[in-house]
Amino acid sequence: MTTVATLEPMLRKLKLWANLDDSQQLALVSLPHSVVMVEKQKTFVRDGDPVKNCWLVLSGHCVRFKYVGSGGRQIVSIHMTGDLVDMQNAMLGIADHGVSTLSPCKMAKIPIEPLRKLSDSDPAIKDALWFDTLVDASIFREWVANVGRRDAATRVAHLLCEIGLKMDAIGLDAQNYEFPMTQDQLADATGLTPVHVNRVLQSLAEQKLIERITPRSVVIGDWKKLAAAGDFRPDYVHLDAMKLKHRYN
Amino acid sequence: MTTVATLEPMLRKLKLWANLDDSQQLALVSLPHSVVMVEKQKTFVRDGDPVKNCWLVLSGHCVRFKYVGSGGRQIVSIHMTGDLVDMQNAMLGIADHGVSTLSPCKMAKIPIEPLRKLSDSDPAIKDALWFDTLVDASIFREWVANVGRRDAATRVAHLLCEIGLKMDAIGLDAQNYEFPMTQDQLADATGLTPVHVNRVLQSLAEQKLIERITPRSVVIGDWKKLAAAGDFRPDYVHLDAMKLKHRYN
DNA sequence: CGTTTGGTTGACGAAGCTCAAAGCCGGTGG
DNA sequence: CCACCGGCTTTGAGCTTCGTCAACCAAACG
Repeated sequence: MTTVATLEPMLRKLKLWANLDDSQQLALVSLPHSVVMVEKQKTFVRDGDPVKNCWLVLSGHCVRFKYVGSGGRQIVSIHMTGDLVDMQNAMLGIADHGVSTLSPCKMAKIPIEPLRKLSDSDPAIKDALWFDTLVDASIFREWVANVGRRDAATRVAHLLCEIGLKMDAIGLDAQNYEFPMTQDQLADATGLTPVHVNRVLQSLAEQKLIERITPRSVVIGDWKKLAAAGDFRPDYVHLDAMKLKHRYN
Repeated sequence: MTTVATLEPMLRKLKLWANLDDSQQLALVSLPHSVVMVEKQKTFVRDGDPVKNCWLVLSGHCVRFKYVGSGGRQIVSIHMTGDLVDMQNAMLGIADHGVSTLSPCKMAKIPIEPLRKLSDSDPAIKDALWFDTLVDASIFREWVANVGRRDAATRVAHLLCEIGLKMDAIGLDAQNYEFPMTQDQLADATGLTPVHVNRVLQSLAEQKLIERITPRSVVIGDWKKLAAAGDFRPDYVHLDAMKLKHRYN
């Protein structure tokens, strides 16, 4: 292969979860695909759409969400470099939720059929993909608990921790990051209103758990304290990022 | 086989989702297992436990749940006959949530290793199991939206619809059922307090959406109205129970 | 029968929502 | 280079939904 392995970011998590040898890794990154730039705040998969592709985030941040009857929007997960979004939709054949970008995103669009064939032909690859969806499910469970049983401040702190952990896992600076979400979006992810999110962020800053140089930047002052305030225990993310654990425990 | 196929209830959903021929079905119901009676309100899998078994509900109702730091409990899913609970825990190797019975349950305890081997040896079986976990994930997403973005009455109505649909799918009378949950448990599933659940149930009864002959029995007066009140669209359960759809659409 | 478990009620309080206005900042076009 | 515009954030006042606390009740159970 002379081409750069565009799909390489996909391997990071899959390798964590299954033993993939070189040829298996090569098969994965050699999947047919096209690269698409998607502008910020753009919905590119809609609830009800038939699904023919699986999307891999190459850069930027995107979210999955559902609308409820009253018009409210609930973000159900947040994704960044290396995440396969929409494999769930893809395997089920029809989208039961939407996918939007937060920031401008570079996405790889992988047709589902070759992916399916590859996973059918190689049990280890199928295991890796299955595992990926299992971890997604684990994160959903935590989110149900987060929006169902934690108060506003804890909820927001928990989300900040999860985002920080994921950013760290892909090598971004988790201590001092330009925050990818507006307060509107934070509200949709936590089941709160934007106004209340605003007040919660101020309160977290007053407690020195985060610093806010600009409205959108988040500097995590003290990981342990923020994790404690957010009732955050990182196990459910199943990253086994040992180097991170000391921050929380 | 002279023995009764104890594990048969497992096949109902798996057959919906993958083409399993007779030999594959036989292989599944022939998995080694033991049958265990579990008394009501008993936690038999705990967060943090190493997982060596996968549990199949043969009769009764059980739930998966998580505790949060403040002591609150959040139920994240409800299960009944034919549901494989804990396969997610099992595949990930360590429980990230607990499992409890609501009513007295007859459970089949299936050691994970033979199940893993079977699914490794037969791609169609692995697909069926994968699909089962994908549908679980779809239901989790809906729950995130439910507790995050719906008001108390809508939330409770939505849950009643989901339970009714699932009961119907296994051949129980969904119109008139002895309700499997206490108001405490309903509260833990909807992210509300038991007191408020009580008032919501009364209000639903006043609106003639449900009838309450005894505190625990629920008669659904008008499916379409309850589904409308609960913002319930059954697609996310992925049962393809066509015969049920007319009730909601 | 007492005891337990779950359901019901009322009074009160608080977390979070609504609505509306104003401020801030970066981008754009004159 | 400046004025304007749109998207996002911030603030305040008032209000609603839901939670808390505490008592009482009813059926089930041993």
